[in-house]
Amino acid sequence: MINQYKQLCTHISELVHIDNHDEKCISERFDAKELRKKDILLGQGSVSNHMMFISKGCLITYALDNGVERVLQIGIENWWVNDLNSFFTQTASAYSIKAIEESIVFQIQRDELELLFREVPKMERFFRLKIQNAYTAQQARFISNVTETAEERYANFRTKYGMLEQRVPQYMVASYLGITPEFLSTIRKST
Amino acid sequence: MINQYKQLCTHISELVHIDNHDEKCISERFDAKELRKKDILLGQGSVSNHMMFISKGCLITYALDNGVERVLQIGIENWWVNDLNSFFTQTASAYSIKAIEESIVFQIQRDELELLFREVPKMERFFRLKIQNAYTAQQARFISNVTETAEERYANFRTKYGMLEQRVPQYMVASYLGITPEFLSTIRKST
DNA sequence: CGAAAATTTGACATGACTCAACTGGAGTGG
DNA sequence: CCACTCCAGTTGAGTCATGTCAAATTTTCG
Repeated sequence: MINQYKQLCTHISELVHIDNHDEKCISERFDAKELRKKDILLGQGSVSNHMMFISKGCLITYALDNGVERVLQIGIENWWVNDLNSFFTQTASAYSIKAIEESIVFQIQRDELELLFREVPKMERFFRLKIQNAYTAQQARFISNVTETAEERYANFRTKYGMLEQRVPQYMVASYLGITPEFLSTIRKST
Repeated sequence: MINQYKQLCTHISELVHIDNHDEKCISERFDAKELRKKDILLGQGSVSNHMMFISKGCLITYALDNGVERVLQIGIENWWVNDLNSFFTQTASAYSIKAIEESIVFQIQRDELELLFREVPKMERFFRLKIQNAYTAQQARFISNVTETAEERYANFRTKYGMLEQRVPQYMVASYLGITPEFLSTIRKST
């Protein structure tokens, strides 16, 4: 039987070296889950019990604020998604995560992850690096939101994530950029 | 001789359990540095070589954007400061870090930190947790910047970091909140 | 005390939002 | 396969939050 988690192992090996034994340990502890469009992977208010890796498809992380979706992250293949705070402190999630395409995610449960950390200590490092990168990216995004105008941010988004524009409805991109869909529309026209 | 790094060890022990031997390893690898007001600990464009812990005083992390300081973080006793991206990838720092009071920081060099990770693997976990918390805090701050008005953000800042207002000039608080000093001034008046 | 830095004030400008109406697909069911 | 609905996107008018600039005032500190 072939290992459907090869993709995950390849992804991990981009940051830390892992051998066959490690790959086996990793593959054993994850399981796959299929999602249809609009399926909710994690609901705001519930507790996150899994670390989730997108094998295929597209998911968004958002907070509901007075009925308005505030998109925090747009994730595609080879991205991790989660509310880390909820996951690690076992508190109510501040965000929801939902599929906007048919998707497949690989997920690992909390205690399984702890076991994996013992078996393959490099995984601890792997996640530190991942989180670190996410953190610095988030910092950069924060600064750019203060520093740049919406038009500039949209231009940057296109150069960086242009391929996403076909997959994600425009109003979600607007929300991701922190502006209203109407305003994104006028920006697009004027360009 | 007493151990001046006791404060640091106590801080670490809030997240991971460490024994006497661990404390000794930690204390040996850090060293202390005194800073006067306005001293630059890390300059934008240079490479960060240390992980830095504030033992005493107050430092700000900021990016220079067209001559304007954009304050990303305000740190006091028991906070860590750094440009993580610069530190871990050995690239030019996007931020500067400077003391705005007489301060003392405990710092550890990159390779010393790697050695410490080997000696005391829990430190890897400690930093993962730290970075994780910083990341989720940054996410929350991002959302609040999009969701809330400047007045609300200022009110939140006061309840959360009220004690900082005596130590930090108002224009830095304004920058931290992502607004102009003039506007913060009018907010303060109207409240 | 005096100079430089921080804060306040006010007039004016503008980026971005709100609301409401309109357009144009993409299903869906009869 | 048409009619209908629904949702995404567009457009425009009016408004508001926040920025800009410049001057006046207060505070800090050598």
